[in-house]
Amino acid sequence: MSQGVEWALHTCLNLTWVDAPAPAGVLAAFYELPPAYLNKQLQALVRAGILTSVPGPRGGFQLARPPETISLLDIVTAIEGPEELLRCDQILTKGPGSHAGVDYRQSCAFAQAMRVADLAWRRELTAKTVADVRADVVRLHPSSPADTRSRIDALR
Amino acid sequence: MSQGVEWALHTCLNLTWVDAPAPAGVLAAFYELPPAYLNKQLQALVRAGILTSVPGPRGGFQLARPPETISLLDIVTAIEGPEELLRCDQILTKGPGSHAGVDYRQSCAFAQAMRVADLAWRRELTAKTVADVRADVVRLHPSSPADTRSRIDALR
DNA sequence: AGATCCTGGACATCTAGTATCCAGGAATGA
DNA sequence: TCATTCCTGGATACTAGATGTCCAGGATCT
Repeated sequence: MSQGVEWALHTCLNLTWVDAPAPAGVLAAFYELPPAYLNKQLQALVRAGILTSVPGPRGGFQLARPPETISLLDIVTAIEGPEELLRCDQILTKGPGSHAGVDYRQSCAFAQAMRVADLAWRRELTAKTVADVRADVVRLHPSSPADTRSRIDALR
Repeated sequence: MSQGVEWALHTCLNLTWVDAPAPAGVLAAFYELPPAYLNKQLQALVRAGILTSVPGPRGGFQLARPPETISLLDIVTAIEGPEELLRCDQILTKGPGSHAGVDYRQSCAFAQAMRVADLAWRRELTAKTVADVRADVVRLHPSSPADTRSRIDALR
């Protein structure tokens, strides 16, 4: 799974600590990431309705909605796309009794089993929101909110 | 996720219909797959203890154990390796308060959440065995056992 | 001995993820 | 109005991993 997901996850979390928009360069500097490339991931989050962007001075990115309404699956899907973990629908088109136009995701027993597992995975990621993770972080590292806020301000 | 998983899944299922070892070339011809490359995947299954290989004439690959004891996760892990779906433990080494040598998979709240989802996925794949899928196939396509057997014999 | 087939390494190719750069537009403040 | 800051989106290059091929060696069977 792509590295960009990890960046997007942590960046969304960082955005929960601040109120003003944060430029992509600041968010990248926080973890020493390549700014232009992180920017591309943030654009995907904007297209997905997770972030909003503000151009101009004092502009940047901010959360588009409350962290309680942003699930981890929202972020994963925004970066990785909606495809399933394992795509198992091609090989049977070459097997015996194959017919063009049939949806092999329906007739392949493996595809169905993999989809069950896929849905279990998505169910967990849907149940966990950015707000949940933020609460976990506060529990583990109580100084995190203030630390992150001041570090982002220092990078502006 | 790699295409080889799909090949391995279907090939293991095919091997449940026959008793004698089947050469890699025959198993590849069944789905019109590149023989040399499928062979590499089968070698991985052998190393994982899922298949056994027999050299020489009348040789080939066969299941190493009853299909009831082979889970879909066994096959996925043999091809893809044991890594988690999302590896989220690198970025925090660059963040504030980072220390070398610390296991960030323990301290990163996202890594923990992703692991929960990962385990849910693996739980489903562990619960489903090759024998289960074979039963599903028989239910959907009752002629499948005889069809597959005769087609493999025709390719020998 | 000869044929069949697995083993494992070396090698080539192709794709997707990673990363950079730049021209254009929008917002801010002087 | 003008300069500055910052997002947007396209073009481009690089890289790692997946995909695919080939071959020499060893094991097994007839």
